[in-house]
Amino acid sequence: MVTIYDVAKRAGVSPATVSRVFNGANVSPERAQAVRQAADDLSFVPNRNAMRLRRGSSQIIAMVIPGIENPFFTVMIRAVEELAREHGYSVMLRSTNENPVLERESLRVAVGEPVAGIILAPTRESVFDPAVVRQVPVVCVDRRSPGPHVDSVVADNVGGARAGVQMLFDAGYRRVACVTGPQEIETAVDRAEGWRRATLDTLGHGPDPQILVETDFSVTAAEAATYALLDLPTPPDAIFAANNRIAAGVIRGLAARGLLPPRMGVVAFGGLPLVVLRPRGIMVTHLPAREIGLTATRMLLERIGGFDGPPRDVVLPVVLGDDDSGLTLEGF
Amino acid sequence: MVTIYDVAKRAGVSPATVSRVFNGANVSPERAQAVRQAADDLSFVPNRNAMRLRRGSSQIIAMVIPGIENPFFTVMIRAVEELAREHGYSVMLRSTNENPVLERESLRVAVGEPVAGIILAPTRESVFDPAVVRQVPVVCVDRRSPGPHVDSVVADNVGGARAGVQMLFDAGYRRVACVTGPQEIETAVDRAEGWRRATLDTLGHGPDPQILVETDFSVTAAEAATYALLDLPTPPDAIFAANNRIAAGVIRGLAARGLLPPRMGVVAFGGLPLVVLRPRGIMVTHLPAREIGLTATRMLLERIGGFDGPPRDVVLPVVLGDDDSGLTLEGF
DNA sequence: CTGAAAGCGCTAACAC
DNA sequence: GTGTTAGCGCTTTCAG
Repeated sequence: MVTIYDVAKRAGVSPATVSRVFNGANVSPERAQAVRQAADDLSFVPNRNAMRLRRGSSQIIAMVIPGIENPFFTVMIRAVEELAREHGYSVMLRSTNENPVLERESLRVAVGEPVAGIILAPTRESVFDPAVVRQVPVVCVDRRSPGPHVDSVVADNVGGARAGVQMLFDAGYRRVACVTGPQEIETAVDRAEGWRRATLDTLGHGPDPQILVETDFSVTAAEAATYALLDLPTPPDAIFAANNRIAAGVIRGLAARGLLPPRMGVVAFGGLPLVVLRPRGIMVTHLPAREIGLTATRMLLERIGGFDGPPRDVVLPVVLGDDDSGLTLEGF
Repeated sequence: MVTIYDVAKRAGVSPATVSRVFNGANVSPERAQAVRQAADDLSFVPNRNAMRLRRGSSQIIAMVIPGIENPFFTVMIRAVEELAREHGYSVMLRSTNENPVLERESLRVAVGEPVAGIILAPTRESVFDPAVVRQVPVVCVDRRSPGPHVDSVVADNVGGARAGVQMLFDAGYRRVACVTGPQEIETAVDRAEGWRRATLDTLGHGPDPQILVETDFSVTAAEAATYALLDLPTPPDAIFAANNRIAAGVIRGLAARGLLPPRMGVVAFGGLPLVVLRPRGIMVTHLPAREIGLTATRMLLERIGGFDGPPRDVVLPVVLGDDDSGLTLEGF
């Protein structure tokens, strides 16, 4: 490993001078040149661990999220990465797989890094230990913190779902089913709540409990749920799919039965995953993934910068549409 | 920041003992307990920078790849992450966007980290500077290194493409077009070469140059290319799509013209991206993304472990199929 | 403008 | 088993 001492020796200067050259401090041109030359000759690259240890700050933001497979997070990661980079920060990713144990471990690792801040999509039971909250600023995304009260940035799940379901009613459908996720996940509950309200608004009474199905947010479970709904004595005439995986499953199920829109209405909450052949007529509400990432990063940078106000809850609007507008193709 | 000194003081032991407790060395049970208690009280988390600086090793593997949006890389990342974790390594991701400048920067950052090793999907012009190769083991994935000769793990692009195109001929199609990527990208060229060979094998003469189209590996360009092919005086009766994005574009184009399989044959090289409604009859060759990741990680770990043999080139077979077999739904 | 020197928090000899 | 001590490579006072 080449160190500043090696470079200093070769350039005939002191280590401090080498450090200064690499940190933009004032050094006479000739010496600076000599240092650069020596550094190149030796292929010197500054050791960031030593730098960070000495400086006590890491310029790293940890992102702890369920997984990178979900395009929603993929887009969010990109946004965070770009904005963070502009401010001189790198992003370190850790997947939790929705597993609180992995989450806990990842948070500890992040604190020990030590990272400058953490962006976290908390799992349902996430009780992040004091070591985390006490030492590093945290901003929650997508879901609010079930534990300590910290900054959070979430989509307007209730409002977005309500508006999405309303689109179906407005299009003339009368019996709108809801396929959502597990009850322990905030977003799943909120979206179902939006569905309930839209139904109440339009029909004057709450929805038939039979046409609410909770799944595990997986494609296959949603497909099965769709068949179950269609096999009901009084099947629905439209389905509200509470996230992108569910939408995929629902559409598969409907396609298998030859009941694609407009025969059945479909609203996909959060946009469809990359779709090669999207059947026409599927309505979509777009989750502001990028905005969530940008906002969270901004808030985190404020905290890192010393802002010390009370926790803030930001709720970002969901955009309605009947078309992907290339959104899900983003970056692909 | 809580340090081992704070913990040591509170537990009434020396810093070394604290360190030992956290590193599994032999410490008497009572003392160990006292240390743990003190650490908990203070929310102590070991500072990894100090640890790494002292130990001189980072237990981090850098993955420098075009982007995480492509499911091919997503799957690969997962594989690398899992195997690396088993061996006590973390993975640090950097996207290059196929941009050599970003790549160069990412590699320098990685070297300066310093990471234990690098897994790199090199961009076409990647000339990684001496600072990298000289100091850290590198394994290239997906594409061979255009610069220094290092270990590489790639898919059998020529062979896979050839076999894929052969499936089309075997199914009775006679005029198989090829939509591939830019000429500067090794995989694009190799896959076109496979197409050429299969054509030669079957027809006894090389393919009509008119039905070879180079795109920029984007969905929209591929869709446009498809229209252009269909508008030819003698349009093709089948299309070989050289990667997943291209396949998406081709299928979109064919769907718009009502020419989906079996009216037109289609082979998608590398599997389709998550498809909600995949038209039946599309043939697929599966890129061994997971295998590439695992193999590369294994090879890298060997190098990290001190293996010093000459660079190895591993070529992994491509699997044929007419069905996604859930592969593209992996983890989603 | 430049050099000497003191650590950042941790681990690993080395003594006891 | 345990404490003492000397750095890992870097930045940053503090003198000069």
